[in-house]
Amino acid sequence: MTESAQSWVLHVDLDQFIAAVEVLRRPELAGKPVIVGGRGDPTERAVVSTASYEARAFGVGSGMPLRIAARKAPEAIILPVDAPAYTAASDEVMATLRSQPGATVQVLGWDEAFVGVVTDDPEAYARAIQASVLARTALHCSVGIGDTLVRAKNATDFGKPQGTFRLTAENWLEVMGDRPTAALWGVGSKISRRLAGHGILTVEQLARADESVLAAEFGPKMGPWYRQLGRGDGSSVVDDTPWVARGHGRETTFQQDIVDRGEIEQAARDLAAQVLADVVAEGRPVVGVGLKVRYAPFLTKTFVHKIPSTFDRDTVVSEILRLVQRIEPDRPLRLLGVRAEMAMPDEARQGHTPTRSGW
DNA sequence: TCTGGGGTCCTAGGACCC
DNA sequence: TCTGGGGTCCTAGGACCC
Repeated sequence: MTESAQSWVLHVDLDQFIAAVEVLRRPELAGKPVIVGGRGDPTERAVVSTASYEARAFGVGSGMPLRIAARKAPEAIILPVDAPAYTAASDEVMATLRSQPGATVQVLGWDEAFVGVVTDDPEAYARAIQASVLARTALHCSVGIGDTLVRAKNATDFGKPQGTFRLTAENWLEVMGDRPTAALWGVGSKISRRLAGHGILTVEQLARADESVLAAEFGPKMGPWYRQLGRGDGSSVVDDTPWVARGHGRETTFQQDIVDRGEIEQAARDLAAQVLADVVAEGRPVVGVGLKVRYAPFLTKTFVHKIPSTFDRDTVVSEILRLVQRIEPDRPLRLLGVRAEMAMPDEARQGHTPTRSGW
């Protein structure tokens, strides 16, 4: 029973990527609960980036405050985040994917990518990817196989760890239909709650929902898009156009909330310097600045404004300091973020850059 | 239990113009 | 004096992802 060659989308996802990279360079950690987050100090304000499977058995997961994670898994080894190490490992994985015969590769993050390919046996192709990645990087990955990007992405969960799973129009509802809407890529806790307000709890209910109801609730673009997600429909095109960043931002959470004006200004200047370093490295002019503040305990405000295109650092810094003036005095500040928007190159403006709405 | 840091995209509403 | 309709740009905020 052979299938004819057709176009497939594969979603490659490294298993416990960050923890796996750490274990590779410290083999004595293999088989132990490992948690990576912040500066590796569980007394600081920080969250878990990745936990090894052994740590997950204690109920530790990504996004959890490090302090809580340490309490749940007292035996766990807690390590600081080492971004350059993960970037280097990621680059090798992506190069391996690009070297697969006939592969088009769209990178989604440090540890995942879409691979587009024409083949009559996508499972065999997926296993070849897994073998190549393992041989070259000693890292394990899972592969979702689909006839659309959304189906491939959702399939990966069923293949974890180290396996493959195929999700197509044929078995989508059978496999996903009874799952909660929040299982979908792009539906989080807030949207799933609003959907529940319309009696839509499962993927199948979303797939069959009234589009006008969704449009009224979420707008003309997002409403129909959510229903399409429920059906697993959408684009099948893996786009390998190089990513062009819209901007760069830096933010810090203060270990103690601060009030002092001078301290706040200094923090803004420090963040601005880092952002400018990123921008200068790209050689693109700044066309807007933004400030994000979080007052204790958790109220977030953002201020943005456009500026005339400029390469001048002093101009950018003074525009950022103007936004700093809008921070309420005497209110404890927990987080400060600075962002610079860059001019987009012409070809990106033409719509070649992959966007979420393009799915 | 107490919530990081890096991003992207969408929507609402106001200002402004014709 | 009171007022339509369409369009664009900008800002603030919300939501999502890894």
